[in-house]
Amino acid sequence: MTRTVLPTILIWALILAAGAFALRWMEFQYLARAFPWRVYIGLIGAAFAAGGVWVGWRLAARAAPAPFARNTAAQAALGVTGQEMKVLEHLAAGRSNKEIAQALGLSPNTIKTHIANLFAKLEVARRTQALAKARDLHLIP
Amino acid sequence: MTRTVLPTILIWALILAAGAFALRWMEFQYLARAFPWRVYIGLIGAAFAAGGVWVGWRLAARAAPAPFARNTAAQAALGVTGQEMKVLEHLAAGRSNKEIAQALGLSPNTIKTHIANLFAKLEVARRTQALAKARDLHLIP
DNA sequence: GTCGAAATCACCCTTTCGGGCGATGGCCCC
DNA sequence: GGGGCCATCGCCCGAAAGGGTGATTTCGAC
Repeated sequence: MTRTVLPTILIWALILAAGAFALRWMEFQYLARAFPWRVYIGLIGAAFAAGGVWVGWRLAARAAPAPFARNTAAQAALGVTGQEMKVLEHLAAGRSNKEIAQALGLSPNTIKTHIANLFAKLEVARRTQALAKARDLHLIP
Repeated sequence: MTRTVLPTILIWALILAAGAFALRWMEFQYLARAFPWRVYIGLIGAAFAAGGVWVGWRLAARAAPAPFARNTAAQAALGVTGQEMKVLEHLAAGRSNKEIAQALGLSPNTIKTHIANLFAKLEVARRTQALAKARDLHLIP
C-alpha cells in the first residue's frame, strides 16, 4: 500500500502544478478580468477529482473479484484430459463419486478411474490432497 | 506504475486544454449572460470526476493483492473452536486423519471427533465439502 | 461447588475411497 | 491395420472416512 501513496502524491502534485500554471496562463489571456473565481473552479475541479478517485477506487475494489485464468499450460504439461478436468471441478465442489457420476451421466466406476488417473498425474493419494495441489497449480480457483 | 504516469499526465493535460477551450467558446457564446459559470462548473466538475474515477480505478487495480483475512465473524457465528480451526487447516492441506493426529500430537480418534464436530457446524458430510464451504466462508484461504 | 463448554480418547459399525487388474469401443496417426 | 490415447465400465479387496455413543479431564463462569 505504502508504495502506491508516493506516486499518487506525485501525480496530484503534478496535476495541481499544471492547474496553477494553466491558471496563470489564463490569467494572462483574460487579463481584463481580475476575478478570483478561477480559483474556485480549480478547487471544485480538485474536489470532484478527489471524489472521482474515491468512487473509482471503491468501484474497482468491489467489481474486481479476481477473474482467475485456468493454467492450461500446467494442465497440458501434466496431460490432464478434458473429462478429468470436469471431474476435478466436481471434486472441488465437494461431491462424492456417486454424485459426480449422476451429474455427468456416467458410472461411478468411470469416475473412479478418472480420479485415479488424476491422482497419478497430480502425484497425490487423497482427494483433499488433489484439491490442494490443483489449486496450487491454478487448475481450479 | 511508471507506465501509467505519462498517460495520466497527458490525459489531464488534454482535459485542461479542453476545459480552456470550452471556456473561450463559452465566453464567446454567453458573453452577455449574467450567470454562465454554472455551466462550466458543471462541465469541469464532471470532467474532473470522470478523470478521478479513471485514476482511482487504475490505482486500485494495481494495489493490494488481498492478503486474506480470516473471517473470524463466521467462525464465531458457527461456534468453531480454535482446535477445530487447526484441524481444518490441516484438512485443507490434504492430510489424512492419522497425519493430522501426528502433526498435532493427538490420537486419530480425537481428530475424528473434531472433524465430526466441524461437519456438524458446517452442515456437511464430506471433507471435500467441508473445504468448499469453509473456503466459501473465508475460514481458509 | 456446580455447571457447561472444550478437549481428549475409545469402540463399533457402515459407507466411501483408493489400488490393482482387466476389458471394450472409438478415434487419430503413421 | 496396428499402435496409442481416451473414455467407458466391471470386480475385488483393503484402507480411510464418517456416524453414533459414551467417557474423562480441565477450566472458567455463575
